[in-house]
Amino acid sequence: MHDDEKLANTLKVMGHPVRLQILRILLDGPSCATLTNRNIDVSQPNLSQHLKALTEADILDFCKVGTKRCFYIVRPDFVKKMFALFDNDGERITLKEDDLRDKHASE
Amino acid sequence: MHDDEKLANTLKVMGHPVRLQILRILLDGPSCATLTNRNIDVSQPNLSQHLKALTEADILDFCKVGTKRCFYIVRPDFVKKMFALFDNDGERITLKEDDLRDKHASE
DNA sequence: TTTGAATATAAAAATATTATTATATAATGT
DNA sequence: ACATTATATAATAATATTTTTATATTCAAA
Repeated sequence: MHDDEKLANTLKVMGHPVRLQILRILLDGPSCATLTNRNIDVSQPNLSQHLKALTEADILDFCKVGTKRCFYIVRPDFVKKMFALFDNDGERITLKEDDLRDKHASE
Repeated sequence: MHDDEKLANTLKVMGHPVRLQILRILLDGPSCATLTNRNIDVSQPNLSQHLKALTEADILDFCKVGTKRCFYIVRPDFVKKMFALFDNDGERITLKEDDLRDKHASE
């Protein structure tokens, strides 16, 4: 059984340039919000909202360290592989009408 | 150099339950819109719009066969691996304050 | 050359996401 | 207690996505 709702949500939440940037930063290891914010050009509240979205989607988690919140990727392997998948996204197919003649006949 | 804009867009377009369903169907091989529609509970125009979104994001392409349009996944390996990644999404990490003591000291 | 099937497109309505602004909270050091 | 730092939250405004409804296009077959 597939839970495509959840999968769709994960993809949707990852599918935002700022959130990808956050993930790339956190791939180097945990970091607090302020530190992350130094490397990303968004407002503090907006970063906080993106971190919340990623956390609610179960992509990030955090733990409190004094007044800071230290965010980290919950399944780093998963995120790493996701990026890797895009860096090398495989063979490309192009079909023409002729390639489908058999299939067409059967439908 | 990363093109996170494009990556984000691909993820965003894939991140919709109906579009994932379309992809799962097309993983079995090319199919025309009508045929696809029989397995998905959305209106014809809406399906057409989803197919357009996937095509514009360079995830699908199609070729005309008579009055039909036969859609197919442009990089099936990529899509296959994407689903596989979610089916087995790897080790899960949980950090506590103590785990970060060193890191914290250096920041 | 009209009809029907397969599909797209346009416009509108409904809904969701994103960014901004202003304010609040919580922990730490003084 | 008070100020400061790090952060969240709430409310709004701006924008984008999604679905619906109605109509148009295109090709093939009768």
